[in-house]
Amino acid sequence: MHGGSELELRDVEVFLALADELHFGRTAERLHITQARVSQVIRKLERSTGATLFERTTRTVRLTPIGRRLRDDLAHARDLFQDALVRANCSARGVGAALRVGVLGAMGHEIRPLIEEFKSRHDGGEVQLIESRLSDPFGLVRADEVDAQILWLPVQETDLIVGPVVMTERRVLAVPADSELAVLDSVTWEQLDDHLVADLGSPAPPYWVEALTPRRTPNGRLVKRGPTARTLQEVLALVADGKVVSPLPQHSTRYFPYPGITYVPLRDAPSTQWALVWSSTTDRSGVVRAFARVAEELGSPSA
Amino acid sequence: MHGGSELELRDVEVFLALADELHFGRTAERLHITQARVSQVIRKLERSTGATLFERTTRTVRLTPIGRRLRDDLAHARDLFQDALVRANCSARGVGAALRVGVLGAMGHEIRPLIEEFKSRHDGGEVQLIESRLSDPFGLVRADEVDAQILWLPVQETDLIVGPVVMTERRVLAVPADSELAVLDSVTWEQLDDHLVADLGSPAPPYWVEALTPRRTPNGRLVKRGPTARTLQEVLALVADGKVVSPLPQHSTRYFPYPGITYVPLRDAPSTQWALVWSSTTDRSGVVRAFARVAEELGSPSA
DNA sequence: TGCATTGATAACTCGCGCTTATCGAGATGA
DNA sequence: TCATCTCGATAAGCGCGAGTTATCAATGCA
Repeated sequence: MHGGSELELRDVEVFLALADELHFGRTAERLHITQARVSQVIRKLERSTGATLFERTTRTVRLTPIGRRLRDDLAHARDLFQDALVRANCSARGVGAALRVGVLGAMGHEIRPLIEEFKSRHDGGEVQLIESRLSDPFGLVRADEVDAQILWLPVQETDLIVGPVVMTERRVLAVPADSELAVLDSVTWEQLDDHLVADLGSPAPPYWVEALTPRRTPNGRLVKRGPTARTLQEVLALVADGKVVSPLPQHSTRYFPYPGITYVPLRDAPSTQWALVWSSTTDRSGVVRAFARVAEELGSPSA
Repeated sequence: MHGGSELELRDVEVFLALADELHFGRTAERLHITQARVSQVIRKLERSTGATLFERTTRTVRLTPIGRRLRDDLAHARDLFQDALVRANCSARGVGAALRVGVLGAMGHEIRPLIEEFKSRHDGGEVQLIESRLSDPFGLVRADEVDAQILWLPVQETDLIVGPVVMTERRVLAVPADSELAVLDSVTWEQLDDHLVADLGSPAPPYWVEALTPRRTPNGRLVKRGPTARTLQEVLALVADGKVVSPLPQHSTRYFPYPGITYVPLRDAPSTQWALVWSSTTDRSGVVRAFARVAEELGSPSA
């Protein structure tokens, strides 16, 4: 017998996240709360069910059979819950209420399976793709001109929520067709020596730009930045014009077979992860999360 | 775009209650919150879905089609949600974890259909009936010796939650077999004149005792109280002994065919409603609410 | 036209959700 | 076996949002 603190959805989210991560610290990080809070919520849940849901030592966290069952049950209930809200939202906004998703370049084509799946699951759900500028990757979400945005990671903005990864792919280097690099089977960062890469201009934050085009080569040599390009088309124009070379996600090769451009695999570049990102203050978090959930279930195809 | 106040289960309960009552004031009363709060929660929900869920004037509240659909969806999700917790609770506590329900007299037999339905819906759910004293109707719940208690209404205790009505029935008057009242087809309160009724003793609160045995007749004459009886058996013994007469719920006639007692229908008594009641600070509100939900769906048979 | 009822809204307050700070238990390695 | 690191539990305190009180405007009814 004690104060009747009711269980809330927020608590369930914590439980489900922990059941997924099996790690208090990472769970906390993922939900943008503290590890202490995760601990408290789980304790509360175990109190109210009367069951031990996780076997935990300081080194391992494991679901008990009851915990596993509860995870399945609650995940299902939670899904229905969100679906109900999404349905209301869709019927309310009608046809003109497409989910507005910001994309860079051709990503809109790449995530077509995701969009199709979302539309088939949520009757009446529409998705509108809006291209955003490389130079201002967070502008559209922040201005509420899109409900969500697909961006390469990392994204470290306190006002943005980073959702599931929707695609993972290797990188290529776009080089002028007449460059000496164009004839190679593959290149390394080191070979960017003496070549300029396009600058994306503000307000794109440096850490984000450098995730695609590092400031230094593995050996520590500075990569020189050249003229500014605000969109992918501008980047491609500069490359075709022989002004710069530019690391790009691999899928670009399929969509932009520019005459003057050759794409060469970047051998030593880690693969690029594209994630769905949205504002923590969005009005339509229900629909956005539903979209995110579909993405999560589909997994992230490696293109 | 605004502060991302997430939707919580508490809010859904308010919505579902309002969808049921279609009246802000009554909804507030039922949930033990203020009418203002109901208004705020509904506004929040309508904001976050973007839909008008209720058509309302100051005189009428009506569900919109979207609201109706949302009610069905959310009610279903909410049920799954609670079921998940109940299941965890049942597996955790195992066989020795019966839901302990306090009853007065033979109510335990009367609600057998309810108990069967509960057991069939919640695998492993057991119900243990515990008889409580008429003289201390709230004692067992407060001492956490039962998880819930079945009592006649009204129950006005700030620390207790009044759940669904499980039965509605007429009243009879138990009279000694040799009383002049025993030969009548029915009696009225007025005819209690010159007869004593049993006193239930403390700590039973007067308002609750008087719901069964009013202090005054409709014409305003005082009903005299006689010797104290703490349990139903004691009441019956006093009646059989010719000491008192006693208004009782009708089902008593089926279970206590005492040789010395005759039951006469009470013509002008309003029917008695039996409701499930539990402590607002119970540890097992999940299971209790699940039981309450089954009761709600079965409705209250008029015996 | 007053009177009663009902839902909406503004302003305030206090409990609880969440934080920061710290601890003890294991694991790892020299 | 001692120093160090990681990880989860816990205590104490803070701040915001859930819920309150007070009041208003609209509507129905005599």
